[in-house]
Amino acid sequence: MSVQERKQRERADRERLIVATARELAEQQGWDAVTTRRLAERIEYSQPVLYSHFSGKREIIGAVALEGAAEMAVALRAATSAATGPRARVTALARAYLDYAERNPAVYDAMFQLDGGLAFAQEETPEPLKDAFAALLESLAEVAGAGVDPGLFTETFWAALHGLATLTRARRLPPEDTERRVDLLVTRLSAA
Amino acid sequence: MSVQERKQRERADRERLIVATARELAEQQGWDAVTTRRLAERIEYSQPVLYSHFSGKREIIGAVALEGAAEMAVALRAATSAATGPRARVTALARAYLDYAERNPAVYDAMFQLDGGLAFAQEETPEPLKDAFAALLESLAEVAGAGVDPGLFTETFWAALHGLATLTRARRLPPEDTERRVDLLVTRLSAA
DNA sequence: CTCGGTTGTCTAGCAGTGCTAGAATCAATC
DNA sequence: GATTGATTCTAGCACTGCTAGACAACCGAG
Repeated sequence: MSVQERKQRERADRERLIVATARELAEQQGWDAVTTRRLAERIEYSQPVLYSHFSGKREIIGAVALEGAAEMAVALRAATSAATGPRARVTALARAYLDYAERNPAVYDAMFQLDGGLAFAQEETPEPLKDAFAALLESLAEVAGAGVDPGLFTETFWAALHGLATLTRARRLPPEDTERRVDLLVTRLSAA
Repeated sequence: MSVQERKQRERADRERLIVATARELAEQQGWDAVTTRRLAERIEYSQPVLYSHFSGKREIIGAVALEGAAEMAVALRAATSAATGPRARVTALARAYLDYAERNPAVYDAMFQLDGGLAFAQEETPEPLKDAFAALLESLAEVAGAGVDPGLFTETFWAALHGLATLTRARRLPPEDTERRVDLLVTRLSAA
């Protein structure tokens, strides 16, 4: 038994190595540079090994996305718990969100830009994704305002943040005024 | 002279054909399906012909993006001019924007999602892009509110719309409640 | 301690991609 | 009608994601 256990452990280790390496490579040189060959070389195995863990490149992106979602949920909750008052919490939330997107562009792309084969806003949505959304909702529900569904409000607020994050990073928006845009967004969208 | 003129005209025609075909193919089967080989086959020339018009695939995407920007500007102005009152104009603007994105997903991607090698929010930004932004600003400036820079307000509003458009299309947001999200956005972000 | 069989890994290859050098062909001019 | 110059094509490069089948390493039984 212990032999099989060791093998399973080693396999799990290697799977983590693949995901971590893919993420690292993507952050360093962009997702285009994450080819199965390069990835295989970095983990010091041949390409087919990747396919014994994941069905394809898409699934590797999905794995990075899930890791990122869990991380982001932690970052968001850390930021909001340090703030007092609904309004301050929302500001902290927005900043933390954009901060995470800026610091981890490749992971952010894996989550929301690329196709990682993950289901969103559905029954079969993976737990980390649901939880990241929940982290947003916890603070945003406080400022949704009367008569506005908190879920709907969260979706809308999130979309606005997502737009800022992607347009800024794609150089569609000048990065200097990000702070002021966030303030405007928080001020206007918050009800109370 | 007339011979050269005819040749120039034919060349320009062919260039338009390339852009139109790329766009059509992208809308039908997605940008992944727009390969230089398939594109060449559809215009009934060999691949190298594409490179005598454009420096590469990126520039073809850029050409589609410019075409789309001009179209979108027209669509936005048409929608706003039919509405009376600042608030109604902004609502019409938002709906027209999302409508264009939904009806022309591939063109929308070329503009804001893919790399078309275009400069944004800069001096050397192509005219159609500046004009599309201007079309947004014209209506949004009316509801920016006192003490808020209309340009900054437009950027923020645009980002929110962009977030809704992309997240909805990428199935990150359920499409049913789009209308309600737009209403929420317009109601809260508009000042007056 | 050796052997058979399973498990795991690798080599080699497929069909596709964007892009290009150089051959071939076409057409306008003399 | 021949020549010359522009235009277009054929063929190929280095790369992509992915996979079949050969090969090697290892475990458990005798």
